[in-house]
Amino acid sequence: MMPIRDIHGEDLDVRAREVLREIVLQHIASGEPIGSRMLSKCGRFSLSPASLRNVMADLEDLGYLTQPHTSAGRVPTDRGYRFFITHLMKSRSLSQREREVIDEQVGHAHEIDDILQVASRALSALSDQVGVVFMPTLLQFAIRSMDFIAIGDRKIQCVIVSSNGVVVNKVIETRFVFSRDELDKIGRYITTEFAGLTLDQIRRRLIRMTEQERAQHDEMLQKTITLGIEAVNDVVPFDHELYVEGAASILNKPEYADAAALRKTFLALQEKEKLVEILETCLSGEGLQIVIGAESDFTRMHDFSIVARRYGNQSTPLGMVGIIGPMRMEYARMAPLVDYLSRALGRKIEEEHHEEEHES
Amino acid sequence: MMPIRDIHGEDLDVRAREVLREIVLQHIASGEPIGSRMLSKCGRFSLSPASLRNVMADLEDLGYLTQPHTSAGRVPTDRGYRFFITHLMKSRSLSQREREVIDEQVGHAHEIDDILQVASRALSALSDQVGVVFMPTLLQFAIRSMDFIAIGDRKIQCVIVSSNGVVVNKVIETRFVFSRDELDKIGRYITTEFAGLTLDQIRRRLIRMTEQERAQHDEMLQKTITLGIEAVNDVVPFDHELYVEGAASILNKPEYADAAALRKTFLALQEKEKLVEILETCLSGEGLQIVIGAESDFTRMHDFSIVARRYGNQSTPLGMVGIIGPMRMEYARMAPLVDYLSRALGRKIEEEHHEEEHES
DNA sequence: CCTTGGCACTCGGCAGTTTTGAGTGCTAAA
DNA sequence: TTTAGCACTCAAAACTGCCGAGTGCCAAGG
Repeated sequence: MMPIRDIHGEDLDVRAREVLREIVLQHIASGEPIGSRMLSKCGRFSLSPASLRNVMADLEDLGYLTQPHTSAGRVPTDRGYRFFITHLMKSRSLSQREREVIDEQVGHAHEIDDILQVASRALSALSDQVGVVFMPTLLQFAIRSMDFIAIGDRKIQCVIVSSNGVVVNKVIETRFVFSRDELDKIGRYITTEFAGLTLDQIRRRLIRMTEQERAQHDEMLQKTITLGIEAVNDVVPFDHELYVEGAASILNKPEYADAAALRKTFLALQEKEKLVEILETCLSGEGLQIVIGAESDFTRMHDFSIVARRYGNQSTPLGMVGIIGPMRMEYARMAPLVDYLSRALGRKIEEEHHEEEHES
Repeated sequence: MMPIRDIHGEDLDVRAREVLREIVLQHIASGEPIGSRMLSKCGRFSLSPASLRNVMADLEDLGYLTQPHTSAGRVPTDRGYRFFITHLMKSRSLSQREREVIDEQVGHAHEIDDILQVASRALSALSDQVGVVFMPTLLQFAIRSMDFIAIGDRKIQCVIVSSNGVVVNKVIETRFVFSRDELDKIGRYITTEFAGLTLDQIRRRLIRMTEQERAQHDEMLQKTITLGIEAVNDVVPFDHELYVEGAASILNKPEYADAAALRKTFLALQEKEKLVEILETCLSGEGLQIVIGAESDFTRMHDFSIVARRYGNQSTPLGMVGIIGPMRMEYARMAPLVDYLSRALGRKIEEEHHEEEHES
């Protein structure tokens, strides 16, 4: 046999590839470890169990397979899955029904919150995994309007609408008391003056204006600046809203049969910050992102995999949509699912956005 | 032995009471069925197992105890718990630490959403059960202000502030396009005209005004009415916000060791409508409400118990706060916990509310 | 040189049996 | 009225043997 190097895992024997492929597929389907005998009997190879054992032993040496205990079959490692996904997998295309469900569900919603919520639900339902949809910080988007409403004497709710239609409500407490007229004026001023800029740009301008104001001693201007800065600050932690749907679905999975593993996984899902973190790292990547088990700290901790994709167009990435599930999942089905949904989502949001633009 | 009648469960033998009490306590502590031998050995009775057996047999006949299977010890029935709670339980007063946690947590939050969220978290953490905080519909409360903000061309966000400081944001779609000036005017009009009324009253007035408008053909008035009605309609389903926290805690409980029971319970918690329903029935009651297992349909379904209490003062009940847990829970600790938290919550909200009133 | 059959060995899971222990009810004696 | 004793029940734990799937290694065969 040709020596097997493992630089980039690129050059496995053709036969070894086929074997690995088959093992992964069978293991995904059954959840059980796969043995040589079973593999031989499945008919795709005209090899005896003994020969397959040799191949499997090699694959194990290379770290693509492992056995849970001696005298059990082999299961893929995360490395095995990774190789499978990048080189061996043929994505199943979506069924008519799946496409319909997505289109219909997403089509019915209009508010952006609803859209994302519905999307995560649909994703969860179709994948029978945990569906996640994530909208990243507003910081990078242009602002269309800002308004201020008194909801208490020193409490003001600021409503920020971004150019992509996202609405953020933020409550701020102020030192001054603002009258309704003042708030209205300030809102108009900021909106007309700063529409089209990002929050960050707005903040910088406001800060620059501070000096200007000192010279003029314009009380109104001062109030505007204070309020504006207050409103623009710290929008970050609030609005990376994360929609997690279908957590109960993991209760079905055989790999979470015992309560301990289940508990661990559940707690992991509670840690939204962590989820956001890992999704954010995916956000930078183009196209479909798959993170398997030990490939990242968080997923290793909990034996997860994540299949995710950015949605929104290149110029304005809007967020991430993805699936969280056990390492053993039907990647061939999940991949096109996430892919399709992310595109549908991007299209939908753009559409809604456009509609508005048009009508005005 | 004196004959034991069971009218209102009021007249059990003193000894029988003591035995029941001990059984409930021990069972709560251990989760295991309690046998005569164990009971005799615990030292609180100078009776032999045989005598205790007699007492226990009686208690079983009366429906306070039951045995999971012959030759196991006895377990309290829901009726047994009920008797325990109403007649036998000595509430443990809260520890210093518990009080501190509650005060501090609740003290730090200011927005009403935060307060409720934090409260349910604290409750869950301290009780190690599922903590629930529920804010009922706004319908019954007076409105302080209503404002309208354009967030799209035919999308308007309506911000309703009630007199108790609750803020509701509602997005409505309209047939007309409203200008900023119009929205501002309408907001002012409605606020000045209708402040102090409940949503229901406002709706009725608006409807009455429809006729008036017909006569006058005042376009502005017409717009105001349409928008107003739209805003006031269907606030109901949105804002009985329910904060459920600590669902993961049930994963620890031995009674949910097997995955099936666990799954059932989890799904039950998903059914927020049902939860709301049962909490609403508790809402009518004064003081601490405890619902045990079979005492209501929903709890029977899932072998829950609920310990809940209304918060807010008599004149303006604000909502419910409570704990959901297995029938076997430390009622003696949960009761004062819920009690204290509900009071803290009521006080806090009133305070925040007052503060505002004061400053104006 | 690769493939294959054979062989010895390992180990988890299953079924059946036994043992143990906690608990009960009943009865008769104190 | 209490208690000790006895016979009985039953679930859970422990022990048993056994089967089967799987492995590694070796030596024979194409």
